[in-house]
Amino acid sequence: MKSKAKPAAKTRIQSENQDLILKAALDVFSTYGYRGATVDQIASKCGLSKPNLLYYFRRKEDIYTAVLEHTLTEWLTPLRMLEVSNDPITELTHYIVAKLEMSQRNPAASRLFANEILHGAPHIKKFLNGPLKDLVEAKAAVIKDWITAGKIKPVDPHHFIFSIWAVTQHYADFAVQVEALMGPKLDPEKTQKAVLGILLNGLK
Amino acid sequence: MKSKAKPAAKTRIQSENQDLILKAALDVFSTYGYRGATVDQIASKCGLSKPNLLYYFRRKEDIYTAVLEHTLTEWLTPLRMLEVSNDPITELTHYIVAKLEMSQRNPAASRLFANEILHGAPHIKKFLNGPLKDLVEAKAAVIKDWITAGKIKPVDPHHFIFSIWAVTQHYADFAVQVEALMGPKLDPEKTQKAVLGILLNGLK
DNA sequence: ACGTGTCTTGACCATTTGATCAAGAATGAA
DNA sequence: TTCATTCTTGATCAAATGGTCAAGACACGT
Repeated sequence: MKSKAKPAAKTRIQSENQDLILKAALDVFSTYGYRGATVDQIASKCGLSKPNLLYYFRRKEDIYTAVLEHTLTEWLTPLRMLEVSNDPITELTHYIVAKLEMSQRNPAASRLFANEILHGAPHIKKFLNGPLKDLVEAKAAVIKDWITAGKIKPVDPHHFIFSIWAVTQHYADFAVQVEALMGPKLDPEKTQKAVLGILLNGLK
Repeated sequence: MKSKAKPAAKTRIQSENQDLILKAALDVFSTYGYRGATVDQIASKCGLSKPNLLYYFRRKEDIYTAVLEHTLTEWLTPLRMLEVSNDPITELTHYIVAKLEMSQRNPAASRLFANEILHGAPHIKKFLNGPLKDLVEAKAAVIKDWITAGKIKPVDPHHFIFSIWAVTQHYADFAVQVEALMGPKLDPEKTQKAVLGILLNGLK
């Protein structure tokens, strides 16, 4: 008998399959929502049988929270990179571009969060009130510093951050609508330039 | 036998109950999404039995599309009011304020649409490609006129409209997040002032 | 009060779906 | 190879849920 007590070390097969599952689950949950997604869908999407999937995650909700947490870190990365600097516009431009590119590269993640928050954020309330709030406060302080230093025109830092989120995520969350109204032509570079102008021109 | 052939005139009880149902359904669908909502929930929320509710709307989907269409008109009203005028900033201010107030007064409607579009807009594709597209084109033309007349600085009209939608609806769709980060204090007037500044200062 | 058509509901059905389990197959360290 | 552990799955269950139906309650014009 192995004396593996606590850590429950991962087998090769374990990590491979959990990875498969999380990828498929992100797809399915982001498309159909938590209630709309079925374990069968996820299972067949990653080529596992349903009981096998439930061998790795005992409950549907476990899969969901795993996907959610797995994506949270990545989600915050761009905001973390916002630092005090001599050129706020450059700094904010980087942030907005990063956010926008993330929305375009991984819209499923954006929709997963949108859906979660839209329905009251039952699984990530703690995240919102804890880590996210701390991070936002820190970054709001950075923006406030820029304002008091006279480097940008006055804005409410919190509402400005919300606006950046709203606009950038809009292109992932409402992609269907954007495509319906702009046609599939939608040039990412044009979008980027337009969004940067709209959000930043008021600060100059 | 009454010779009522086509119009299927509405009884008093009919219109009363349909109204009850639509109100309750908006609440339930916007909170839990289409798949997450149950007919039982809607029925008990408006004090009707499930079979009775299904007497007025034979399928769950019928209730959903009814609520959706019932809200579409109201949803477009603010955008329709955007007219050419000598003072674009005033005009846009009115629009943004109207949008923002609608988000605050009827967040359920906003969330209903957000959820529908988030999941691919299966029920309102025609609306997006038809009436909405026409309206957006018309209003984009208005904004373009302002620009060529030199009354506001250049912006991509479509992306600007998207940004207005994104930011204003954010306060309804992501209310949980906003509250978590700002506390329940959130002053609507401050929000309004901040949003107006962020969206319009760049045009002046 | 009468009677027709409208409204309401308890009981019931079929399907979907999350979850379980026992038994068998594959894996990998010795 | 051996064999304990890990992995896989067909069969199955219980609960939730959309929807039906026949029978009865009610509304309302006459």
